[in-house]
Amino acid sequence: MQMEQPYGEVNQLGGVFVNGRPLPNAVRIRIVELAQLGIRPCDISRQLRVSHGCVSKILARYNETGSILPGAIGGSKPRVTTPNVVKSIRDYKQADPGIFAWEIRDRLLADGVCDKYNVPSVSSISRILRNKIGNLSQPGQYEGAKPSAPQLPYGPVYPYSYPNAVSPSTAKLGSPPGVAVTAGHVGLSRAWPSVHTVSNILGIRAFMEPSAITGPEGYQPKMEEWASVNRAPFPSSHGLNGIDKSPIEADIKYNQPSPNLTGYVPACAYSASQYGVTACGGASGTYSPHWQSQSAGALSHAGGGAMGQHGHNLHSAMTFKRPPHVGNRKPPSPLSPVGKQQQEVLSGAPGLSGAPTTS
DNA sequence: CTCGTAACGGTTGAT
DNA sequence: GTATCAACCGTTACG
Repeated sequence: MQMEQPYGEVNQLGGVFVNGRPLPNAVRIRIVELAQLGIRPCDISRQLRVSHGCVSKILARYNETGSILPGAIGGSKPRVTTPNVVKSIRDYKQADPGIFAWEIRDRLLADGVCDKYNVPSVSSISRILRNKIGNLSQPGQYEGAKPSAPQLPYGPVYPYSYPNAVSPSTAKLGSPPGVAVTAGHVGLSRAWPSVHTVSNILGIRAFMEPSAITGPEGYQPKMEEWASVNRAPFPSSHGLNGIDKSPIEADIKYNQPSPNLTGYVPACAYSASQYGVTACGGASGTYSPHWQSQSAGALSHAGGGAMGQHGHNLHSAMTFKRPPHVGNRKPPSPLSPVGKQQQEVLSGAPGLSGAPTTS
């Protein structure tokens, strides 16, 4: 726990990662972006130095849910036996003391108290009957138990209300973009410049974060939270994919045109820088103490600061972590049309490509 | 060579 | 305040 989660480890591809923790949001976004550009997962894996297993997983999830964000880590399950559910069970039991647990279960579904995703198991209902409703006469004192998530439909609907989320969140995560991207419509945008394209977001991020980031106290909302937050919208309300993606896709597409690509390059650059930093960091020591914030930091230099002073620093970082050894990273697929294209894309990112090729 | 997936060791957060 | 537990993480290795 004291895990300052310092440096993280290096995977077989030379990428830096923190075991047990999600990849930086920026990287996740990049994975999706690159995939959208038609770059193959294996190439994305190599370029970003993220295991193909991870790329596969992230893309699969994205295709499935439209979200690029990691799932909520830790904590207990939403807990289906909410006060409301317990109350209903009690009512059913009262109305019909001889009712079976499975019947209660059916009724919960029929009455819309629960849906198939959060309906308690028969055994749970039995337990509730036993433990909490042993004596019907006793009104449940159980009401107010769970303030949050009273009976969330799918779990995703977390009532989270970030108080001052805005600055902190943005600052801390450095990854909110993902949120914005995927769940722009949610409400999160509260502080967010609204949906905006990925690139924009990234760009924005670059600008915003620095300040925000620097400021934040230390605690971070954590990506997972965000995830949950933005996740909410997907499943239920709007069409997942359609809507979710649209923001992103649209953006990407928008960028797709070569020219645009360059435009969105900054994002790449920064993310790259982030990586570079982490990677190179080893040497420099800059590392990424907390990749999240760090990344933000990096990014801040890159984007926000226009890298002024840090420029050089960045450059060094930019080396894109091309490992010393690795002679020539497979000149990007010799031919695969895609390869070429992708290469451009990648290389498009200033900084990024530069280094690699050299080495 | 690619890519999906299980195993693995890890972190997190609610209970 | 500490332990458990169950969720997720990314990497690795296998197929």
